[in-house]
This record gives sequence, structure tokens and C-alpha cells, in this order.
Amino acid sequence: MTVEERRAWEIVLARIEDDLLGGRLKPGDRLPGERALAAELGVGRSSVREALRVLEVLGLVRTNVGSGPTAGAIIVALPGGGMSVLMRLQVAAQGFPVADIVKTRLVLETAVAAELAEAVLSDALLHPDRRGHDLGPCLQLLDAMDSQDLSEDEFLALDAAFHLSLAEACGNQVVIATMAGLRNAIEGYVLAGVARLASWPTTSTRLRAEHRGILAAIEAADPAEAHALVHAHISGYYAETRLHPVAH
Amino acid sequence: MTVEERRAWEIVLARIEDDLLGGRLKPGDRLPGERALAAELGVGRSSVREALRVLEVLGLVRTNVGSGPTAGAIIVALPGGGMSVLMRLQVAAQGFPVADIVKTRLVLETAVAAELAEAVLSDALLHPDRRGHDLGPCLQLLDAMDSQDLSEDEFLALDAAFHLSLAEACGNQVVIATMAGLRNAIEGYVLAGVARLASWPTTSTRLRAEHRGILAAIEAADPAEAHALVHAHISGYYAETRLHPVAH
DNA sequence: GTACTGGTGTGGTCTGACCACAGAGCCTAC
DNA sequence: GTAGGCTCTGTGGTCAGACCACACCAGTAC
Repeated sequence: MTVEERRAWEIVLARIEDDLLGGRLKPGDRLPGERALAAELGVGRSSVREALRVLEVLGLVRTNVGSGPTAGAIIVALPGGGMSVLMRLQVAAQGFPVADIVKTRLVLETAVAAELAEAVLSDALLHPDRRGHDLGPCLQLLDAMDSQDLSEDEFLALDAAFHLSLAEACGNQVVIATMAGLRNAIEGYVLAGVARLASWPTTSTRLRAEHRGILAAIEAADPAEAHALVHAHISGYYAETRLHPVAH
Repeated sequence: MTVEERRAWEIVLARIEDDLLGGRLKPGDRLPGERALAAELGVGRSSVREALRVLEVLGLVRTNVGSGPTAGAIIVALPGGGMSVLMRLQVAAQGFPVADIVKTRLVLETAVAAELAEAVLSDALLHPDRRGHDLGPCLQLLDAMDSQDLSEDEFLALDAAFHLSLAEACGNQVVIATMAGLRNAIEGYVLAGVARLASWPTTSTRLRAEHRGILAAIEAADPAEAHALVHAHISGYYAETRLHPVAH
């Protein structure tokens, strides 16, 4: 049997992936207990645990101790966590240069803004009842950021949430998870960069205004303007904090 | 100690991440043995193994049995593997809709093509000696795809390699890994989609021509054209295989 | 010099045991 | 009859120990 060639934990991982692809496992389902799974696959419980650990970090299962219907390993699909860990560690291990993280964020976020503006345009023209693209959460976050008694950390947390809310309004799960991961990976660098700013009040005021401008461009159904504003917003901030000299 | 609150394997993971961030671990370094690490951190060896398993899947370490300088867990930074597993499993668990995968690929790949074209433009004008942006591998893959005795699988493998080679020419590690993951995640769907094509020879001929056109637009330093051609190439193919109705 | 052969340390795996936890059901006190 | 507390059971979390296959390395026999 070729399946015996692999390491034991890979057998477990492959089995669960196969069950997912075959529809035998869906989000919300409970996996068999670790002991039962080990017996069923003919491997040790420690091997099962290694596979479950991988699935947990990747955001595929959530484990709960105890008893009852909520206990055990439950299939979820929360890509954000796994993506964040992956990117954060790759940055730490120097596999992902920070400059590349920023560039990628630039690409994704400008595309998101442009797509949102296009969606506003097409929704307004064709089908006003079409599914969400709800910009409400974005606006709420901007309002929250107008509060004057925010610490730098709190402001940056809201800033991250706003940028993510744009992706969420777009609805693309892959982009949402990726952007969350990108932001998480360089969070430490962002916080460190604030210290290099000439004036935090000046910068935060400018950021607030730029956010409003981006949202306005989206609501005005102007994809090109939204794209340009997001590009200027992100590259300008990183250039200012000297986190990374954004090229061209 | 708050550190004691976490689960044992998280302590190990946090320790290694901290060593990476602190520069005490770099790519190429060897980790202490599992037994030594367990003793040092005051956890069981199985907990250390769970953490190492996660790091291995995430593409951060490579483990080797035996003895000598190559044995043990060695820090690497190969984001592609981890990204592929993550995205493949998220697709399997329905956390990543295939449509979103395709849309994201569209965004990244059009941006890559446009950036390459811009790089050709700026290199030609300003600094012809600037770092690579070597399109040679891309061209070699296109030549290889011209062979008439390729199976569908072989052709698609070269196709995937070509698209990835564009990202590699761009040099953005994050984009390279993400695109590899995206492609890997929907590889099964791509293969299945071939069966729904009206005529494989017709389609493959068209794909060859489109690839040449994309590369020509890049070498002609025409970002807008490269962007448009890539968009048409990808969305057209997916529409043809009915893998996914690309919107707008 | 060469070929073999044992020693040594590595990850890979399994087994068994114990713990904390949370629900389920029973059992008592009122 | 009901409310409260109880034990019982099964879960994941963890650890310790053992064995294996493997790969290198040094010593040995030739």
C-alpha cells in the first residue's frame, strides 16, 4: 500500500481532507474522538493529535474539552487565523520581506476599493436590491476613529478594522483572509513605525481625511479615484513611517 | 506567569517565533533536538512535536532523521507549501469559495503583469543594469508548451509553471507563494474543467497564443495591455470550462 | 588504504497513564 | 414535585517511557 509510505500524521490529514472533499465532513460537523480516529486509522493517538494541531492552526477545526455536543473537534472554516500565523511566521523567518507584504497589500487593497466602486456603480444602475456590499460597517469605524481620546494603538486597531471592513464589504473570503494575514504579519512593524512619525496628531488627522476620501470615492462610484486614493493612502503612510521605501 | 496559561505546544511555538524575531534563529539554523527542547521549556516531547508539526506544514522547518549536520529540524522559509495546504484545505472545507479564489488570482496576476511591464519600461529608460526581472524562464516554459506531444496534464502543469514564473520574475515572495497556493487549491477543479471543454486542441492553441501575447505586452512595456490580456486570459478560460461564471 | 561494523543520536511512532473539564443523569433535601 | 447538588462518563491536554529506522562517525579488521 502506497498509503503506508507517508508519515502517520499525514495519513490522518489526508483522510480528513478526503472526507471534506467527499462531503462526508462539513463545517459544523464533529470529528470522531481522538482515540476513535486513532483506532480507525491504525495510528497512535499522538499522530492524530499532530494532524489535529495542524488543522487547528490552519483554522479548519476548533477543539473543545469536556463533554456534550460542543465537545471535541468541530469543523470550522476560519481562514483568517491560519493565514495570520503563516504570514507572521514567514516574516519572522525572513521568508516574506516586509516590503513584499506592503506591496501585496497595495495590490489587493486598491483592487478591493476599485471593485467596490464598480459595484456601487452597477448596483445603482441595474439592481439596487442586489446583495449587500454594505459599507455601513466601514462608516461606523470611521466615525469611531473621529474620537479624540484614542490611544495610538486603539487608533491603529480601528484603522486595521476599517481596511479589513472594505474587504469584507467586497465579500471575497480569500482577500479578506489574506489582507488580515498581511496586516497581522506587519503589525509589529506598524506599531514601531508610529514612533518615527514627526507628529502623530498631524498624521492621524491626515489618515482620517484620506479614509473619508476613499469611502467617498467608492460611494461616488469612481473606481479609478478609489484606486488612486488607496494607493496614495497606503504608500504614503509607509513612506512616512520609513517602514519601507515604496518604489515608483 | 501568564505564559503558563497557554497550551504547552503554544509555548513552544511562541518560543521559536520569538527566537526568529530576535534573530537567534535564522534560515539554515538547526533547532535543538526535540528532547532537549522539551526539557528546556518544561513541556513534554509530544507537545514539542505538535509545535514542530505546525511549523513544518507552514513551511518554516524541515525535519530530517538520522545523524550528522543535516539531521534534526532546520529552519527554512518555504511559504509555498504552507500556503498551498492552507488554501487547499480551506477550499475543501468550503471556507474559500472557488469563485473567490479565481477572482483573487485575477487581481494578483493582472497586477503582476502590469508591474512587469512597468519594470521593463523603467529599466529600459533608467537603469538597464537593474536587478533581474528575468523573463527568460517564462519564455522557456512557453517554448516547452509548444510541443505537440503533451498530455493535458502536462500542458496544464507547464501552464501553471508559466503563470508562476511571471510572479517569480516580479520577485514578490508573498505574491509568489499566494499564487502558488491559489493555483494548488483549485488544481482539482481545473483538471475537471478540461473535460468540459468543447475542444482541447482548440483551447490549448488559444492559450498558447494568449500566453505569447501577454509576454509580448510585457516586453513591449505596455502595462495596460498586459493587464487586459491577463484578465481576458484567465477569466476567459474559467468561463470556458464553466468552472465559475466570472462576473462583469 | 579499504571495507566493515558497532556506537550514538536523531526524528517517528506507539502505548499507557493521569489530569481538568463539561455535560448528563441521578439522587437527595426541601 | 421541584430545586439543588452529586457522581459518572467521555472529552481533549499532557506527560513519560519505550521501541524503531535511520544516518553518520569512529574504530577495527583485513
